[in-house]
Amino acid sequence: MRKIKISTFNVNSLKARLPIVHSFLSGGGAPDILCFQETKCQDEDFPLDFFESLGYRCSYSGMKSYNGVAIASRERPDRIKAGFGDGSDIAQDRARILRASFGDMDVVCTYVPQGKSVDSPDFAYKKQFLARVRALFERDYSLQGKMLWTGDLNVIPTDMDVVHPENKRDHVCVCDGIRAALESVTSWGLVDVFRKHRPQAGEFSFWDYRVKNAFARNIGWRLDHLFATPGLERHSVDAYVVRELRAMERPSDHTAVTGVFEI
DNA sequence: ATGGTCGACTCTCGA
Repeated sequence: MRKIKISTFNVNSLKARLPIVHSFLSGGGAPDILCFQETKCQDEDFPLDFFESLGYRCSYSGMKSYNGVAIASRERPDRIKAGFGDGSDIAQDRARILRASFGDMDVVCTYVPQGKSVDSPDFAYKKQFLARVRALFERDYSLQGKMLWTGDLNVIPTDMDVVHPENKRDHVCVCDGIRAALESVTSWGLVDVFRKHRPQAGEFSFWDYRVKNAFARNIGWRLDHLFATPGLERHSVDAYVVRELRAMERPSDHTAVTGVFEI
């Protein structure tokens, strides 16, 4: 039996957040696997040496200015794939989904499109993206196996997951349509392992820069998730929000969320 | 409590 920590962190520019990532990966709570979203970093500029000096491997798939995903890990992954590989990948898909295999465990890191507004083409892309995630799971994974779907999913699963949901019924991360789209993925049989361990209200992973003192007042959103297959969920022993990263200098608007597994 | 900031990049867009 060994303890494995897996974290997800929307960094909102990896380069701007190197001091925070350094602190996270060199500290006591350092994860074994760290999934990044919004690296905003082209592959040719990726700071691979930074991770290697901290004892981590890193795989990445980015683009200029927007999006970008990466997976840092103490162990070398057996396989890495960017995009869905479903025959309809466009450039930004490859900067939004990155999958890694470590032995019999699989990690799927996604930066789900935000969607802009419910009447935007971006929102249609968001719903289609989630439908493709479901199809991918059915195609490449099994509920008996150990698979973690993590990342910035840009969906508030329930009214507990945001402050004043009643004011946000038309929001692209809150509306019934997007909750149904998330549910159509998780209904495959996935378990929210964060909620399994943290059932209480007030647990968030994002605080808007534009809301005055949002973090101090805990006016937040739970957008960053850990969904596990039953085959992995039975090994999950803890999950928590890493609030320290949001309290540092020049923080991302998100912070990391960590799941702990005994395998 | 998405007007109000932040980051990337040419100054405006995306979140």
